[in-house]
Amino acid sequence: MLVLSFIREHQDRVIAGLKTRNYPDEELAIVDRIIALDDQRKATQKQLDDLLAEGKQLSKQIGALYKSGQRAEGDQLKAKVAEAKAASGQLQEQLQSVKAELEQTLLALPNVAHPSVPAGNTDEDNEVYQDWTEAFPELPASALPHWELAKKYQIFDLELGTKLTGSGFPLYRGKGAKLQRALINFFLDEAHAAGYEEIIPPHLVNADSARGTGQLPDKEGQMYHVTLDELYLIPTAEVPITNMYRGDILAEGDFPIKLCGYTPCFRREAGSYGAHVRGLNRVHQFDKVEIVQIEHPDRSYDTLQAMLQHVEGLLQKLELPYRILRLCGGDLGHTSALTFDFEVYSLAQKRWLEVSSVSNFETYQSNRMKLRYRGADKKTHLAHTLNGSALALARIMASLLENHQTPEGIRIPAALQAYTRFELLN
RNA sequence: GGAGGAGUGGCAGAGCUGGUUGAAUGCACCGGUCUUGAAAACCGGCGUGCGAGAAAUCGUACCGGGGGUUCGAAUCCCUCCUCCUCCGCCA
Repeated sequence: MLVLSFIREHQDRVIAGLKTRNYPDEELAIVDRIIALDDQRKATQKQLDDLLAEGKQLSKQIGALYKSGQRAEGDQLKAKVAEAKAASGQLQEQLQSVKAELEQTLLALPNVAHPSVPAGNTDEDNEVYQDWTEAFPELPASALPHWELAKKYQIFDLELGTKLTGSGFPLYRGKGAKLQRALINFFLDEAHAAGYEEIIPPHLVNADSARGTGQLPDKEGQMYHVTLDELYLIPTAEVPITNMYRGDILAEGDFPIKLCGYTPCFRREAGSYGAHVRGLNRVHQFDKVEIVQIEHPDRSYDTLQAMLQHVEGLLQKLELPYRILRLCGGDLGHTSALTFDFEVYSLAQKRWLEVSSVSNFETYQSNRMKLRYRGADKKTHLAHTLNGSALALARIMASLLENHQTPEGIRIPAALQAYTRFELLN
């Protein structure tokens, strides 16, 4: 959610940001509508406050009159208060409905795209920011996609997952389960070495948390919803971890707050079927280590760079060829100002797989969750929030299997061997 | 799951037989006096949001959340949430 005063002062930037996101001209009026609603809100608030002040004064007078035994005079004043009360009740309703509409409109307004965000509509328009292809493997013509390798080496079983739960819930077994666990520990240790505190958060969150990071209302249908208890299964550790600071006022010295956490992630992924989602390419439950930072606004873009480097280091140690994309306006998430996606090339599938998304949300999330800090000026300001996958397991597993396959089995990269305790998965 | 108790400012803790209490007091914190410096002592300040104002400041809302009673509620009523104690169940 954008800050109202920012929208008022920088309408041009807000509109430019919408254009980067390919908003049609007729929808740009949303900015004017928001300002009009806010004007209305302010005027109503003023009227209401004045009326309440009047009623409050009268009530005090009545109290004083009663105390001094002038009951009759006090009772006379009651009629006047009743009038003011009726009027204020109406205003209160007005105010509430204006606020509700304003809130709803404001939620519909996406974050202002960073100036570096390229124009474009689809993922085809994303800009290749950087790539690392040293690790491109030479694969024999007989190279198999990961779902075939999984069968060959008993790494994971999708049919069993379907039997137990439904499609898209993989079951890992044997060395596959060990590899999964090794990757999680490797990622956590790397994050720890980079100064991130490890968190094990709850895997279900309440609606306030889901709203804080922007899953509600924007992505309501994408989360699993436990209606009996009004809870949501987390789609990413970003949700509980960032919300740890919801409503807090930090000191400037608290920055940077660096947190990481492993959790399973649950996503309904409604409506996505077909060849491109085979195997582990898109599943309803996958494991991920997430890194989250809460930063001073002056430093958040440096921090974003540092997070990119961290993720790069992981992929290099796993010896996987990757590229970094700067998402274009059309592909940029609603809440993000700037996002870099990491994709790993899978030779066996002959396609890039998204394995990480690193974003700066600036104040968009912190405004929703009222995450502030006290500046040198003693006033409160919104902090910046950032997060990134470091890394998402299912697709890393897929590309690891495919890119490191040999006739003898799957070669485990050196950095990972200390965790798997085996060099070859066969 | 059952019975009882409780949720007040950064913390501790009054108020809870309704009336100028945004809220005593202590601690913490910030500024000042004193001091070579520090401590102590003393003086002053010290919540958040919204609105009005150039500003000083003023208005308004907030004492777990929501609703109600009343001219007026931190104080009374309803409801939900959370915590504590006891009982039950249990990895």
